[in-house]
Amino acid sequence: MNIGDVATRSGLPAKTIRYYEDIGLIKPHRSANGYRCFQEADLHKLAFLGRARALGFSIEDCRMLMALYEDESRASADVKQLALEHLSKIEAKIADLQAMRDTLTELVHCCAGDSRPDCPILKDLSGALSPEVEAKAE
Amino acid sequence: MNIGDVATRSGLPAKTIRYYEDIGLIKPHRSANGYRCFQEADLHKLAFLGRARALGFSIEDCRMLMALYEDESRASADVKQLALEHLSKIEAKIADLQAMRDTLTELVHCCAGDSRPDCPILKDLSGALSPEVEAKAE
DNA sequence: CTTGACCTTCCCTTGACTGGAAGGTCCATA
DNA sequence: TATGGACCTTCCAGTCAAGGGAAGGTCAAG
Repeated sequence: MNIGDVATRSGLPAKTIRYYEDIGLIKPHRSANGYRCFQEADLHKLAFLGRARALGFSIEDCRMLMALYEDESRASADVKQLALEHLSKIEAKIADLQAMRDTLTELVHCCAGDSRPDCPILKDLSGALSPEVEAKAE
Repeated sequence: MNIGDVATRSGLPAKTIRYYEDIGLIKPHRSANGYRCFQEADLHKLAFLGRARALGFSIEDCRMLMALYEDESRASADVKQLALEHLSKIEAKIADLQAMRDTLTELVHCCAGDSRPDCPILKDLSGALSPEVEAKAE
């Protein structure tokens, strides 16, 4: 298979596949004309990577997950630990975003959104303590 | 004030403050020795930027928010629209992260995490349909 | 007079790609 | 056989919002 075929079948852009080769995640063979030449196993790896990335794992996590996947004497505990660490990062991000969302929602709620310049959003950003937002924060 | 003082007082690293000057968000004066020389107004701007960034606004959003803040004939509707667009991006991110979290939580739950190689997390990444995760997805 | 804390600019690195230029290859059609 | 278009290749630059560190200038205390 050429890169276009694996791109279609894996759902990953050709650019991304080349990048993954660049950083050593996959090692496709080359045809006589210099084109990359992918086996089914390469496609399988790419699909694996695509799913891991879609779950938010970093490239380095993916590298370790692939290594574990290919290590038949692995301990599932190692995989689970990777996943748990990743999970806690995700939960921290969610909490951060939710805090932003809550503050923003409240500020937006307080803003008239009309043609007048007076704006509690800007007032808050400029350092003024907004009574409504403060109250909600308690 | 020198950059160290505003860094301390604004809570932003000196590197970040120089960067903000670089991209035109602030324009501190210079002393005879070439040192940046910050007024209270610069400090106020930096604090504004710090708070806007903490709410997740992009640098370009911050630039617009600052412009609106300094425009006494602004319409609060413009500020509100910026905030609402940002809010919807945040909500989309939260939803993405929650979906990842839910899948990961389920996978982690299914994994024994012991010394054996068998692992539902890797099984899922490799493309197998996991009955438990599939069931939860319904 | 020296030490150490501060300041300056400059360039490189991050993560995970994406875009684009310049050029080679392959295949079908005229 | 020519040619056009769809592929493929490598390489370089850019994204976002800084952070790291080198090389060198400045300032104040002891």
